[in-house]
Parts: sequence; C-alpha cells; structure tokens
Amino acid sequence: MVNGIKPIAAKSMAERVEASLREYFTKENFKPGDPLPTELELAAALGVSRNVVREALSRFKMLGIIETKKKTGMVISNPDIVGTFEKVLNPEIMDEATLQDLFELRLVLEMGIADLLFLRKTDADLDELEEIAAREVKDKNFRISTEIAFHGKLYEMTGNNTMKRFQNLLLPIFGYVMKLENKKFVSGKVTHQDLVKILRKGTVKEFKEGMLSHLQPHFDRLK
Amino acid sequence: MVNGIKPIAAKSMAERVEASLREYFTKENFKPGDPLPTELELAAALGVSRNVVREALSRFKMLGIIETKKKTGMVISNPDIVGTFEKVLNPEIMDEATLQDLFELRLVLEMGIADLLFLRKTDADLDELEEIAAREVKDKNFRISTEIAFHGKLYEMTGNNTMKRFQNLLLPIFGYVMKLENKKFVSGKVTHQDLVKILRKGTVKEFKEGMLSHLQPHFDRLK
DNA sequence: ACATTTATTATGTAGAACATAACTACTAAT
DNA sequence: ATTAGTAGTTATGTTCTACATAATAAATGT
Repeated sequence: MVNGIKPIAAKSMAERVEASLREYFTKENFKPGDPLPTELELAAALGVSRNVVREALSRFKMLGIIETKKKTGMVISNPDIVGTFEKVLNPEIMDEATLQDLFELRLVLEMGIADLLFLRKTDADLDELEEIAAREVKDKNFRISTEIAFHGKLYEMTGNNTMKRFQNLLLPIFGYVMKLENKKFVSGKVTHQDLVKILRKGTVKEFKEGMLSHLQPHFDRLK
Repeated sequence: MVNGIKPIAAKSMAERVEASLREYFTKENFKPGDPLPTELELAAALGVSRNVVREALSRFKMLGIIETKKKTGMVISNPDIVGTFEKVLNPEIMDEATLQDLFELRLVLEMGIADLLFLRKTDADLDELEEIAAREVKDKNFRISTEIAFHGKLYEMTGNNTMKRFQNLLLPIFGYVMKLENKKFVSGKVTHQDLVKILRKGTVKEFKEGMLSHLQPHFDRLK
C-alpha cells in the first residue's frame, strides 16, 4: 500500500505559475505602473520554461492586469473589469441556472437604481428620456430598440459608467432568456412615459412603485 | 502629411488568435461538450505556431471556456463567470473611479433585492437572520463580521447564487473604499433587527424604506 | 553640442524534440 | 470466450533553441 505520497498539484504548470504570480503581485504590493521582472528572470525564479511563464503572463495580459512593451518590459496596469466580464458572458455556452440568475440580477439593478437616479438626474437628461419615450409611441416597429434605449438612458443618468456598461452586457442575456421561455416583450401598466413624468415631478417612492409595475410581467414569471 | 494609412493590427498574434477562435466558436455554434480541433490543426489553419495557439488557448482555459484532457483533446465548457470576475477584482490595482462605481453598485443591489426577498423568504431563513441580528447586539466586538453575515444572508435568501457570490466579491471593495475615505462603519436609524421584523411582518414597501434608512449614511456620502 | 550609427536587451514568434496520459487494438492465458 | 495484459498511437504538456523586432542606451563622428 502506498503511503506518504503527496497529493500533488494536478494542475498544469501555467495554472500554478498564474497562481504564484498573483500571490507575488499582492505580496510585493504591486501598483499600476510598477515594472515586473523579465520573462527569463521569472522563468528562472519559478524553475519553469519561459514558455510556461508566457502562457501565464498571456492570461494576465488578457485581463488587462499586465501591459508589455518590447525591450521596456512589463508593467502592472489597472484591468478593465467590465471588458473582462464581456469575455465570459456568452449565453450560448452558459448553464441555464446562471442565465436565470443574471436575468434576475438585471431586474434587481433596475429596481435598485431609483435612489441614484433622483440623486443625479438633470433636466437635460429628462428631456432626452422624454424624447425616447415619445419616439417609441410613434414608431411601433422599433419597440425593442427604444426599450433598450430608454433603460440604457436610465443607467446613463446614474453617472455610474461601470453599471451602465454592465447593464449593456446583460441585454443579450435578457433577450436570450426571454426567447428560451418563448415570452414576448410586454411591459406592465406603467409605461415609459409615465416613468418620465414621475422622474420629473414625482418622488423616489413613487418611481420605485412605478418601476415595479412596469417590470411586473417579468417578476410574475419568477416563482 | 500621411493619409490613407491603415491602423494595422498592432495587436499580438496571441491576441488575434484569441479573437479568431472566439469568432470561430460562435460561428460554428459550439456548445459545452463539443470537441475542438487539435492544437496543431488550429495552428496550421491559422498559419501561426503552436506556441501562439497555446497562449490563446491558455486564456480560454483560465476563463473556463475550454477544458482539456490529454490525448482526448479539448472541449468547450461553461465558464464560471463569478470566478472570472474574482480574478480581476483587486482593489489595489483598480482605478478609483471604478472602485467608486462598484461601491455604488453594491448599494444598488442592496436596494434592489427587496422584491426577490419577499418572493422567496422562508421562516427558517428569518429565524437564522434574527439569530445573526441578535448575536450582533451581544457581541459589539464582531460588528463588522456580523454586518457581513447579515447582508450575506439576505443575498442567500434571494436564492440567486450568482448574486450571492457576486456580492461576496464586492465586500473587500466596499471595505477598501470606506478605508480610502476614512469613514467608519455606521448604519442608519433602522437596525438589522428592525429589518428582520419588517421582513417577517411588514410589506415590501416598508422594507425598501427601512433598507434605505439603514444605508442612508452611505447614500449621504454620494453627491 | 548635436545628429547618426551601433550595440544591447526584452518581448514576439517559430520550430523541434520529448514526456505523459489516455485511448485503441491486438495478443496471450485461463 | 472472456479476461488480462501488452504494445502502439495520439494530443496535450513542457522544455529548449533560434531568430525577429522594437525600444532604449551607448558610442561615434562632424
């Protein structure tokens, strides 16, 4: 019987190097702009081939955590988190449970931005929003695109660019889930025009109620 | 003066191969479990070295989009989006604007989960939540950990695992921003125990007002 | 002192070689 | 004939070498 054997890291070298580097970055308290050792130095220090190091570094480059220039070498940089998110957000290969979770997440965001909206809305914003809502009524053909434009504008009004971009990524998920369940795009009793009116003259509380009513058909689908 | 010059793909081969593969995956409508061509075949088809292909593939492996077994080859698999998010969510190297955005995002989520909560809460959940709130009052020393436990439990109660994990990742960001601005951890007039009470016997609307009041100190910091 | 040329260096890319795990097919033994 | 064992095959994992390229630094010449 075997005994005293090590479980061994069954993971690949590149994977382990990635973990080592990540630990190294935080341990050494690296900040954006800080230069990194050369590939050869890292390879020597880690006891692996330059090739493996490059595979691990390639991962960090994709995440935007590392930038490189020839001769100059590599430096730490601040990653684009939403851009990274985009790289994995493909409805076709995601499991249904997660898709459903993201669908709900979108509803939660929609319900939660009310306070930010009232904190930051401007008259110019409201004018634009009103214009979008009006366009929708005229052009019945473009309902989905104005639907997207309206809610997109709401996120824009929060002044939170990360959230705005994030919501934009969730749109295809939303559409995909709707299609999966063969549901049509219906809105509740409260229309976009109603919401604009509340935003202009109403209270935060009223807006929250309005948005809930507007999204009610979607909530009805959740058990 | 120069004119009519092409911007050129200044990107690296690995980066371009990554893009090509991504396009290939969607074009061919790959689904989890579907086998991929071998590294050598891909290298030949793309006209690059196997090395470059491996760097690109390594990226997909990190995202969980590709899994490999020796001899058998590579297959598409469904990625873990929250796990990927974790890889880029390092407060130390993120720019302050994004940190601020994520801070707000957390508040938005907190305000937005009310409807899901009332849709899915159970008595067992409420008992546990009450226990956490009670523990907090007794042990003043562990305020921060019970704070985390309480709000974490709320997300758990939504039944949305993705959101729960996501919120968990945002916690360090939240703490980091608080520290950046030298703010202390204060809660509004409505306490955790109040929130439990509302969850048990109150209405959704009351809970939303309660949560807003509970988070008011944080909202006050936003302009 | 300035412009030009010449190393130098770190990343980018290519190709070959071999190890290793896992699958296939064939063979031998009971 | 079923099983067990063996050899062969194949795709990934890893290493090494070589050279191209861009950016910097050093050296040179006027």
